[in-house]
Amino acid sequence: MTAESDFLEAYDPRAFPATAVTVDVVALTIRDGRLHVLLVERGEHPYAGRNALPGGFVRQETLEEAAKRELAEETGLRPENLGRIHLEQLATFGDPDRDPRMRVVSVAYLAFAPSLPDPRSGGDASAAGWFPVDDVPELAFDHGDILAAGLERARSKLEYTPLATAFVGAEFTIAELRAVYAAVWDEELHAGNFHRKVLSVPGFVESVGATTERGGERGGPRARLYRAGDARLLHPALLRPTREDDVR
Amino acid sequence: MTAESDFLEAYDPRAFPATAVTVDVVALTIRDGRLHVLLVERGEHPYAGRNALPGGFVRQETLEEAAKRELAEETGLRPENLGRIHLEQLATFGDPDRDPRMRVVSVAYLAFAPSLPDPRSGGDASAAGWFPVDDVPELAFDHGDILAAGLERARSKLEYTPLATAFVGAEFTIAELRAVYAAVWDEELHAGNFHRKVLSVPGFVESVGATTERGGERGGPRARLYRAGDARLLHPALLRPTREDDVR
DNA sequence: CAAATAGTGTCTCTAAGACATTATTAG
DNA sequence: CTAATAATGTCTTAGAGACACTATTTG
Repeated sequence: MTAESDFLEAYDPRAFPATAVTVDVVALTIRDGRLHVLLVERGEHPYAGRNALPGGFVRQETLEEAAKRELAEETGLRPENLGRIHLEQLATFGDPDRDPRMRVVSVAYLAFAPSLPDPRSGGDASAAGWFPVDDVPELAFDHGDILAAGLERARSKLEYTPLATAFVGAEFTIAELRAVYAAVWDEELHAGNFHRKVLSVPGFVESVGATTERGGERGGPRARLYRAGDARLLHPALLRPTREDDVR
Repeated sequence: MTAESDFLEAYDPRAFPATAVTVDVVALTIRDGRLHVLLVERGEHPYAGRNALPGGFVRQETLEEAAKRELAEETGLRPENLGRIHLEQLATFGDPDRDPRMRVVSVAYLAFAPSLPDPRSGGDASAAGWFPVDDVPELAFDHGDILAAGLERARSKLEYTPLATAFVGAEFTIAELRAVYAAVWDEELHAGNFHRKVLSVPGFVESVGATTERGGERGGPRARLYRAGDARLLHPALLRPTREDDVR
């Protein structure tokens, strides 16, 4: 069977049952040194009362525009203020029975955001909130699988891209960047080695030429400020400490 | 708008135009030392006569099953013989105007296969064939973008996974493995260093304990035979020679 | 003052890559 | 025999990580 004949069959609405296409967003941020994910509470069946990833039906728009729109609606941000948020396609989930009502194919997106206010304040997100990723309740549909895929992607992306900078403000200290890695990888990192390594990767960060106004809360010198550099990939990469078990 | 209300709107067939979901497969193999991709020729409009990636409508099956089915139909292989072929989801392409007839969201898959016979012999693939990836005609729809994404994924995956073994037979020599890397990366690799490196990565390959029957066609000793090891990730990775331009 | 932290220095070990060398085969 | 190639050895350099140390700041 060729792609062409398949398309022709698709023109007959009875040839195949209706398929819905949705986007779901795994939006990650860091609060109080812990990695959090944005969840909404479902009001209606199925899975009424369960938490779920924000998402919805795709309209006359690109898939990425749909993801941006859903993210803006749930965070209360205006779409034009999503500029500093990193958004990338994650994977597509389409098992025939993942939604009990009908065939729903969901294109999942992954977002990295700097610390954002609680979403309850604005918009129609009646019951949305940030949850620590290691303390997430059971999710609706296969959203647990989608979240797991998003977390693995995020952990991996910090290794070879400068996307850790998407979790902090426009100007940041090396220690703040280290806290991002520590939260996403759930690993403590050696401060001195991390510092030297970040500065040695071309284009990862560039100096602002200023320091923080004050030292640390419990003492210590003022830290130099940096902004994101122009590298899109890290060479050499910042590899996470390898657990040999992960390899096999 | 919540996911729930979106779903309810989806129940009204006039609320949104119909959306078709297809799979397209970027199937790669190596023939005569060059990387090839499987293409079919379209018989009907639009893009009649153009080459395209094999693909088709998703039925009552998982997305991966749909990709396997399409791949089996076009290669002439029985689905149960697809065992040694690596198949993974690549990305989803859903721009509203990517198909002029209707909204079509396509989930692309990436396949790595050992050298296969020409597909013309069996099945209904009237005009399917393997094309060198650096000499591909203009493709239908956005299949050129999909192919580019597949090639980039393939090049990257050879670095940190043992998937190069999916391109060769069950037993292979280090030189055959090196030819895979050379074809996919389009780079000549130093034979001696490559040899030592492959053997030094735990679980990449394991010795069969035998050698080839004959030496090379133009002389040289018999080569030891290996099979794929049990590693799922390569530590350390085999990084491709970095072009600094790729980084920015 | 003590405690904490930014940033740097030093050392060891692993790995990448350039290159040489030996052994084995085809023709 | 010569040419080709599998497999190994050697050397240099880059980078990861353990650890020590200095300087600066808070309270």
